Amino acid sequence: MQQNHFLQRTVTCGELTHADAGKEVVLNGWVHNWRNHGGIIFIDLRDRFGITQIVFNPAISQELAEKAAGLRHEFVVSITGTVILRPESMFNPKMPTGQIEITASALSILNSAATPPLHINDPDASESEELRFIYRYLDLRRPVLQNNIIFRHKVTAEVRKYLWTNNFLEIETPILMKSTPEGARDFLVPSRMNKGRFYALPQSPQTYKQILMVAGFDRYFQIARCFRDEDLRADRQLEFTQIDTELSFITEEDIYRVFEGMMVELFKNCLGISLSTPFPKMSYHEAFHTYGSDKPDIRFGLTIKDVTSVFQNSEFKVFKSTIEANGKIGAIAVADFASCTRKQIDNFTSLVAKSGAGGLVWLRVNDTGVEGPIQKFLSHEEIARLLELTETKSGDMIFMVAADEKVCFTSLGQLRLELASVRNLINKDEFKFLWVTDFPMFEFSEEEQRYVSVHHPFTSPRLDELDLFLSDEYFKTRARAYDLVLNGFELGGGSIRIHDSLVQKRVFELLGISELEAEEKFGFLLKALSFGAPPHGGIAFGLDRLVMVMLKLDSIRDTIPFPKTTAGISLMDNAPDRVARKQLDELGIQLQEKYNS
RNA sequence: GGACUGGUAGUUCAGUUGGUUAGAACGCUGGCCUGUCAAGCCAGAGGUCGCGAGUUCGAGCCUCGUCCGGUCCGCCA
Repeated sequence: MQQNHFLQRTVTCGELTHADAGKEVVLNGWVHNWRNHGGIIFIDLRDRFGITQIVFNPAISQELAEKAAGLRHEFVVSITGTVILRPESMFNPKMPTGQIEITASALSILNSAATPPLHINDPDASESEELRFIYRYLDLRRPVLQNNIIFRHKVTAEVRKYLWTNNFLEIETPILMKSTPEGARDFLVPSRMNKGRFYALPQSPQTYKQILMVAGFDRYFQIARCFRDEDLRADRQLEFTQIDTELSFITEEDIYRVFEGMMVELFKNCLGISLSTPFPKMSYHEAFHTYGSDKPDIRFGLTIKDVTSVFQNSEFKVFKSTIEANGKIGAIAVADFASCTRKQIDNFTSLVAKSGAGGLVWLRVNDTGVEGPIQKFLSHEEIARLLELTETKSGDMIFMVAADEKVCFTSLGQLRLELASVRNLINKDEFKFLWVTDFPMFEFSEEEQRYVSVHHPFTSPRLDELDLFLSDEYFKTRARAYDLVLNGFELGGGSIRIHDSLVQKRVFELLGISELEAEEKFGFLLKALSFGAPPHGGIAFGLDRLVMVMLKLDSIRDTIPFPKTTAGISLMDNAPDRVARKQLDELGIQLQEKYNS
């Protein structure tokens, strides 16, 4: 039976130092580890604040030592004792509290614990994520994971502090909202009172925050939960948290300044790192053609060179047919990598194949020119120009992909990341921010056979391209959109919005959304924009991902207390789950036969 | 929807060419041990080899299916 009354702690397990020697204290916590020497017994007592060593000495109390001998991992105890300065030879330099220990005078066991299925006290333990999810409450006891969650709290607190002091109002928006076309698949919530109708969970509070600007709140932010019913990844969960913002009477420059300032504060106060501003900017076009990505990692070089022009009259069939089909040939040069093995090349080849490339051409640079399987198809002039464009020297390695433009650069972009990791070119202690700007407004969707928004349909076209926007070549228009990229991760993105209902209508029209549908789905926004909407824009940052990058973690699951598996399942509580027939009846919902078992 | 990868003791893993009783470490239980901090020493318990078929005299190992974890592609305005 549990005890109703216990001695409450006077101090935590992380705060005692040599200055506290001699004090009488009470500590509450978990048995992190125990060491029984037959006589003397040591207990490492843990709470969120740290670990303190407790000593039970039979010379002081035989009875107490016998009781302590029964303590096991993860028992919950209350311990009374005296803070003792350890002799210097017994200091533990690995522990912040390693100069002191507690000589116990009383012990009360508040709760026992079953043998834990995880090695909570082993920082190097590597239980499967499956097991860690099932016993998430135990996993979360680990100092490492606990620090991630505490760090996330700090980031959130610093974000609030910064935005509050910069005139932002923290405002909540609905979780139950209207389903809108465009973008990710919505999570739907059936309405009992309005059978046959559904709410959607927000993919982002986009329309609400714009309407808050129309309403005159000027600057808004929200630590907002967002939901997207799409497949998961190491850096994507079904629900995630955005630092969502919107500002009135601003331009891109204000966004850059305000949020560079936010990052400076976050990195200073959470990591003790000072960032220098302004962050560099790069157009989407440059990012794509030199890094093969819209979120380039600029901590290292290995840039992609467009070498199509070199092979304009090539005898090599693959290059010739690619150029005839209006494709591109891109190259990456790797310094001093002529030692590259056949096996590595095979790996690189299958890597670019994943992005759709038909093959990977490679050439070793030597004193007389190049060597490789396709060298015999290349003229002296082509080789000379290639070496010049790629700025290579003897001992270097050149990789090339010939394909349509998108495949060519994206596959080389993937290869670039792999090469950086193989060649160990990434300084993991570096944080390199980058604004990517000048995204196109539209891109053609093969699947839907129409143009779709690159960012979202509320993004303003560039003012200097309004003529283009209104012309037949509207699809070439660039958007007033921007992404903040850090070390190859998209931390956030946003845009200056359309605040003119006529421009907004034109976008819907170009996206193939009929006037009727636009009215039905977005009529409320169009109407709002017609009542004197201020120029406005905003940006949203992925909090989970930000924390992940700041802590150099491999997955956002380690920044989230209760994440879901790649199948979208919460293993601890088994959500989603079947529901009672009665619940479905109340909603007017019937399952398809095959899902009834 | 697809590709790859993993699933063996409570946990992390090993398990040869298909062959006797499936091993190790940590944890757990018991014993010894008065200064450890990954304590040490001795002993013991602990297995539906994810699940289901199949091949075979014989399957942890081979084949097929299936479930689960993970990585990636598609998807993610």
